[in-house]
Amino acid sequence: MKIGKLAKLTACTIQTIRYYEKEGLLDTVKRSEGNYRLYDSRAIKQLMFIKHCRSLDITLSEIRQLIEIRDSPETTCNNVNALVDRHIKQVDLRIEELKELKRQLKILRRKCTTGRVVKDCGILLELSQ
Amino acid sequence: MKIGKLAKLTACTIQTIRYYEKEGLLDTVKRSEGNYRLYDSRAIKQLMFIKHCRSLDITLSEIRQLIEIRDSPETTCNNVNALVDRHIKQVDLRIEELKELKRQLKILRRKCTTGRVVKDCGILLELSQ
DNA sequence: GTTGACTCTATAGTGACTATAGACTTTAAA
DNA sequence: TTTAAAGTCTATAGTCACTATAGAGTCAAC
Ligand SMILES: [Zn+2]
Ligand SMILES: [Zn+2]
Ligand SMILES: [Zn+2]
Ligand SMILES: [Zn+2]
Repeated sequence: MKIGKLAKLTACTIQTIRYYEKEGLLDTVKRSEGNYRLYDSRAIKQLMFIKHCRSLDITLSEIRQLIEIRDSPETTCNNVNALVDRHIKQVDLRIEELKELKRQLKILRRKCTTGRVVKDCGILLELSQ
Repeated sequence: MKIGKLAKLTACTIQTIRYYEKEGLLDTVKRSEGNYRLYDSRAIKQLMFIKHCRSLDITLSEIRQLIEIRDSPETTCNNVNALVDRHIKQVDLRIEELKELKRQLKILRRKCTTGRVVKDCGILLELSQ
């Protein structure tokens, strides 16, 4: 299978696949005579793993760690749990930050009522302080 | 006042100040004989305006728009309101996305209990599907 | 044999900074 | 007065996870 088919099967772009290879997340595969990458089902699995992680906003660096962990099948998976826990905490923190941000923006929004003129605008006034 | 003092007064880094100038958000100021930038209170105001906007996650491009609007003091400020409204909507959307992400991560987390071994780890198993 | 679809590498761009390198200027102490 | 330290200058590269080109090569069908 060439890169175009892999891209369609996994709903990744071709550039992204090549990027993951360059970043060491996908194994390098053998090439055809014309230097085309040739993939098999193993590549599909690897790529879907990455996609699944990315859909959960797990960074490429974290994915690299997960791959490394996965390749030591006899060790405990405590560090997997730790990674996911850390990730959940970060998401939670970001949600709280954004909630506060929204609160601030709503306060700002209330400073102006429609139809005013720029020089009297409460929003611009507030932002200038 | 030289750039170092402005940086301290506004709690910006020197690089960021120069970056904002390069991006056209801060006026270019006159220089000393030794080519040092010389600022006055006007620069403090401009910089605090930018900082205030940035603390609300308003992009540099949006700040440029706000500056442009502010410089036409007799027009209506409807577009200021529109910009803030748009911004609030985006933040809201992002919060919802992150909440869903957190939900997914928690489901994932439950797939594993501590003390297991990598090859039986429910999290890695789930991510591989 | 030529068109068109596909793939290759290498490079630059995104946003909002941050971090250097290497040179110059100014201020303070010895 | 010399010299060391601190401050500033420009230019350039790095961050993250892609995305988008340019220009060249490969392959299949007509
Ligand atoms: Zn994470
Ligand atoms: Zn207004
Ligand atoms: Zn916005
Ligand atoms: Zn586990």
